[in-house]
Amino acid sequence: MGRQASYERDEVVSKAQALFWAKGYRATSLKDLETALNLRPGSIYAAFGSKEALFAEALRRYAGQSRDQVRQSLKAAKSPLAGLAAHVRALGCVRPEAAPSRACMLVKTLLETPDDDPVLRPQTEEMMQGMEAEFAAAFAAARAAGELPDSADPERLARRLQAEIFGLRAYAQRSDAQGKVAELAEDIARDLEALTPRNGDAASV
Amino acid sequence: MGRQASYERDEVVSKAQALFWAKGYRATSLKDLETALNLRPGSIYAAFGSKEALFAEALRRYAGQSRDQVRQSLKAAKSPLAGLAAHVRALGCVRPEAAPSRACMLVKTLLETPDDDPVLRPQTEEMMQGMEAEFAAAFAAARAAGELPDSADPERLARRLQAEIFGLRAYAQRSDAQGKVAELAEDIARDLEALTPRNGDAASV
DNA sequence: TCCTTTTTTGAGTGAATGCTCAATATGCAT
DNA sequence: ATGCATATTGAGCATTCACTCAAAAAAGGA
Repeated sequence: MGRQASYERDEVVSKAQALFWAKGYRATSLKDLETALNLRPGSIYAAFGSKEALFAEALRRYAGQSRDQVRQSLKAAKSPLAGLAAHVRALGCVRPEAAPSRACMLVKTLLETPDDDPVLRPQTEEMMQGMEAEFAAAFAAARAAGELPDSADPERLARRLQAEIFGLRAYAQRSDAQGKVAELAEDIARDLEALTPRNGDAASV
Repeated sequence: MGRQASYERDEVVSKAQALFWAKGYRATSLKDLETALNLRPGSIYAAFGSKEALFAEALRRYAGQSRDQVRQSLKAAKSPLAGLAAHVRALGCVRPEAAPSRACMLVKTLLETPDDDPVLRPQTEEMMQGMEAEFAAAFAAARAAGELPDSADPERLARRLQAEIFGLRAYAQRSDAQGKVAELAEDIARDLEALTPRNGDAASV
C-alpha cells in the first residue's frame, strides 16, 4: 500500500558518500546534495531526517567498505603480515581520479569535527577503533603463525599501522605528491614485512 | 601622521591562529573572530582584507613556528638523527589543553581545502614542502656525519618522516588516544634511531 | 473507479554567512 | 588649537545556509 520511493536508498547514500568524502561535511551544502542525488529537500529530509544523519549513514558505508577491503587483502594473501603489506601497497596505488578523495574520509571527518560534537565525533572514533581492531587481530594472527616474535604487541603495532596509513593518505592529498605516494607506501609495507625475524642472524640488504 | 591602531598586529594574528587552528577555516565565523580578536568587522577588513587573507597570515605564522621548533630540536641535539627523534618525542608529549588542537594545522587545512583552491591550497603545500626540506637537510647532514649509510636517500626519508608525523598528529586528535600517543611517538623515534647501522653485526634487543 | 497511504514537490522560513561603508573618533604635525 | 590622515564603529547589505510544510502526484487495495 502507498506510493513506493522512486530511488534506491543505497544508491542515494553512495552518491552522498562520494560528495561528502570529496568536499567534507561542512563544505557540502544541501544544494550540492539536491543536485547530486537528484532529490528535492523534502525527499531528503523524509528519508534521512537531517544533513548530519545522512552524513552519518554515508560515513558508516565508507567505514564498512574500508573494513571489507582490509579483510579482502588479508584473505587473498599467504600470511597476515603479507596481507597488511598488500593493503598498504594498494593504498599507495589509488589513482587520484578513481576515488572522490585520496585522503581517508574518517580522518577528514575527525579533523573537521569539534572535539565536543555529540554525534559525528563518537561515531568516527568508534569506526577508527574498529579498523584498528581489525589490524590488531591480523597482527595477533601473524604472531600466532610465527610471523612475529612472541614479544610483539599486536595492539601497539595496530596503532602504529593505523597512524602510518593516516599519514600516507593525508600526504597523498597533496597535489604535488603524484609519484611519491607509491614509494611511501612501499617503504611502509617493507617495514611491515621486516617485522618477521630472520632465520639466521640479520643480513641486511 | 594619522591615528595609530589600538592593537598589535602580531597579537591579533596570534589569536586568529589559535582560533583557526582549533576550529578550522570554514567553521570559524567572522563573529567568532570579532569576539576573539575584540575587533569590529571594519577593522578586521581594513587590516587584512578578507577572512581568507587573515587565515593565510595565521597559517604562515603557524608554519614558521613549526619550522623553528624543528630547528631548535636539531640544534639542541647531539646529532641530526637524535634531533629528529627528539622532535618526534616532543610531539608525542603535547598536552591536549596546551595547544588549540593536537592535529597539525597544515594537515587540517590541506584536508578541508578543495583541490582547486587557488590561494590556500598552494600556500599549504608550499609550507609542507618547506618542512619536508627541513627534514631532508637533517637527514643529509646525518648521512654526512656517518649516522646513515651512504645509500640512504634523504628526500625519501624526509617524505616518510613527514607522513609519519602527519599520522601521529591526526591520531592524536582522537579523544580516546590520551596515553597512547606518547607510545606511538616513541615507536617512531626508535625507528628513526634504528636507521644508524651498528658497528658489529645486528644484535637486536 | 475510488480511497488510502505514501512520496514528491518547491516556494518559502528564519538564521547565519562574509563583507561594506558612511559616520565618528582619535592621534600626530604644525 | 587646528587640520589632516588614519582607525574604529556597527547597522545593514546580499547571499547562502539547513530545513519545513501544505499541496499535488502516484502507487496499491477494494
